[in-house]
Amino acid sequence: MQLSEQEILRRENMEKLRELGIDPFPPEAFDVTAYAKEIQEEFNDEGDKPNFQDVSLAGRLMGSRVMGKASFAELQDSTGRIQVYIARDEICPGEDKDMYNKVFKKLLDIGDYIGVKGHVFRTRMGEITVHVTELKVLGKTLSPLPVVKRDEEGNVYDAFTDPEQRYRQRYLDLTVNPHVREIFIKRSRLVSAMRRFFDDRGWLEVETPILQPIHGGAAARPFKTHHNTLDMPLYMRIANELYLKRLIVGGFEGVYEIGKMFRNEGMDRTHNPEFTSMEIYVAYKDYNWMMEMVEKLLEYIAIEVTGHTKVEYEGNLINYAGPYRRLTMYESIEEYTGIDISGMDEAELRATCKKLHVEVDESMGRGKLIDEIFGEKVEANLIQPTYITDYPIEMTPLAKKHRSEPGLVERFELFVNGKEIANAYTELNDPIDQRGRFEEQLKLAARGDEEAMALDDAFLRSLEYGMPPTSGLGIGIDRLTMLMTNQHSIQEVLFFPQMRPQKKQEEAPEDTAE
RNA sequence: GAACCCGUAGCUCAGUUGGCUAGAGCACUUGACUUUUAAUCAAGGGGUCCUGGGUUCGAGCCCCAGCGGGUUCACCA
Repeated sequence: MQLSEQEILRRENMEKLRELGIDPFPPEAFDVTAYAKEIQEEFNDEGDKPNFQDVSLAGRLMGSRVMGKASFAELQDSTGRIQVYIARDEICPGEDKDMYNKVFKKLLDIGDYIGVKGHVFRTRMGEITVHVTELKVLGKTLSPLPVVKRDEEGNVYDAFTDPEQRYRQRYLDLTVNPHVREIFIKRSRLVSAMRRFFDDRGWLEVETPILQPIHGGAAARPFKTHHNTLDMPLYMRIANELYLKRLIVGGFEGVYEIGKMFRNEGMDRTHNPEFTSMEIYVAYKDYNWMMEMVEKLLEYIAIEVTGHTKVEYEGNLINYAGPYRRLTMYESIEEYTGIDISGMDEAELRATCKKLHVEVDESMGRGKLIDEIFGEKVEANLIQPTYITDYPIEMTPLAKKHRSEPGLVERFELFVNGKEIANAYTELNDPIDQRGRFEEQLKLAARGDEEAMALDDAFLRSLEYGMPPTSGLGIGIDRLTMLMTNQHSIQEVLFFPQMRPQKKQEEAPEDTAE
């Protein structure tokens, strides 16, 4: 590998540290007693007894301003940055001035881990600063970090913004871009808030198979793999619904799973091949109950993550406090197109699609046609949280028939900012009806619908042993995180979004010297 | 999968109709400076202009192909 000038220099600095008897990668622990953010927020220099008079901090050296025998430097720990003041005669009280003249001034580079001990004070310029009396090298960096500078007005210079580099070397992104770090902290808070909400209600977090013999529970193209010992194909799960329902059959009253799903489809601003979903099933409930539960859940999450029930997204202030507006699928289409499609058969729907300039093809059944109209004409208008309820039966083979409306099922989807973020049913627990629905899906598949669902005999068998009336819900965690953090790309809420493999370094052709 | 845009120093970017030895700031090196803060001042090093072809007296710039990235669309959550 060809080393850059700066990489060579850093390796030389590492060796020079060793020559001075300093281990550039010391094994022993360093005792941390204070953090940058804590000091910035809590330091009080008024009165006779300022606090933080004996502190020990560790982190990366992120910049230094050397002024001869005294210097200021930036220390960045897991909580933020703080200035440190290093005077030669303070860290080198004796005759030996190597620690300042050589180690600090020459051999330390931006990014190196150091530990400092000292006391906190405020400089003439008013900056809260750690006055260092002891300096210790905790770890050398051999590659130069991107250097991002900010001035007093907060203007950023030389920002590290190239998406490819940021995603491929996320550790650098996290090191130099504090706002990126914030997004992932919020993501973690979101997931833990959700977990807490469910746990507090006594529902059980479970894990179900990722490798499945039949990819059921949703309509999507799967990743296929192979198990050697069993010599059989296995699929990475596209959904976990059919397994979670088996646990409800087994007697758990509420089960939920937060985990990765895998879909072998396109990648773009809102799709990654693997993504995180939360699915929950609660016995003896229906979709009306579930709508109220989701309102409480999202309001709770919004407060836990952002501190408010109203959260800005793409210039819209989204209000997560319930109750949310509810529209049936038919009502929503009538509202945004002026056309009542509730009584239409397939041929009339097809004509309506044409009139509305909605593109359709021959494989589409009645449900799919309605879904196309909805997707084209309604979806983008649903900015504030809105429930769309009561979907055509053809689109939803796992939901129970509507209690009063023939041809519909008890299903809702929640839309925020024109995007679906949750999907829920009163679950179908009649095994005979369920088998019939699967058979309808097989017919759609035969007609050319690639998204039609596969029939799962093991799941049907479990229903025959009796599943209590149940409501189920799925929420896309990545998309919810995007909403709660005002991010517009799924890649910004995934630590390591899927990328093309990096171009390999080509082998140098074997030149024959002349 | 399709269209459009982009690729110049470690980072962020200039680079004129195609014309001298390819530039700036930061980073880096050397020196000065004991309360600075995008520290400052002085001097200096650093480039396969993504790769491979082509046009031309001459290509960072024009043409073709490839690689990588971004954006939009389609599919999906």
